[in-house]
Amino acid sequence: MQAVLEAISDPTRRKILDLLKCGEKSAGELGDHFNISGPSMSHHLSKLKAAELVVSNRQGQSIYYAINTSVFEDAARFLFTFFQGNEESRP
Amino acid sequence: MQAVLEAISDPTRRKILDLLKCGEKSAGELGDHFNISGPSMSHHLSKLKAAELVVSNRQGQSIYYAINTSVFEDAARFLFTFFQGNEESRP
DNA sequence: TAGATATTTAGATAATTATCTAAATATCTA
DNA sequence: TAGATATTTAGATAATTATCTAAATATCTA
Repeated sequence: MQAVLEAISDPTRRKILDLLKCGEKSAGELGDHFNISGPSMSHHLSKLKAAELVVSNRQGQSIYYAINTSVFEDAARFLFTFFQGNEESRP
Repeated sequence: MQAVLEAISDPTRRKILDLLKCGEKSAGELGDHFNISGPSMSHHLSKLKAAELVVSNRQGQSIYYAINTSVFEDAARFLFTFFQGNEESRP
């Protein structure tokens, strides 16, 4: 879960995830939405992959990224529990 | 929201929040649960305060910290939306 | 008021991270 | 196979951050 929380603490990576919510995209297509170099894009994608928030598969010259639904849902559950587990907030 | 996400990406700060879920505690009481110096504790508390996840009030020599329920709930809502806003996950 | 206790601020340091350019790798097509 | 395209890896750099010690501030009590 640590890797997931670090991954989503970066605005660029949150935007990448937002873009992937509409369906899978190649590294290049994702890069078009940002003002950063290819290697920087690759760095962010590898962080997301390390957190298992995304999966990748090569199609020809391109590598397509997609959201890893199950980890996404696990994260939602963890955070829901973390934030709702506050007794003070349920009088 | 950026400050909130950065705040909770650190394990020490998540544990501080966990401790505060059971009720307010002084900086010193919180510090007893960690193997870090007072100033380090103070640093983490100031990050949590900057994110408005906690509030503080002085009682005599001690400064007591408590969870800021409304921001906590806002964060829960944001993260829920962020992670559930994935069309692929709702077939 | 002097000394004790609790906490923060100041300033330094080491580790981490986001970024870049250059080079490497994988794949496609003429 | 040569050259083009897509992406990653290697290595450097600047910015950020978690940590520390020492000093400052706030409060209490004898």
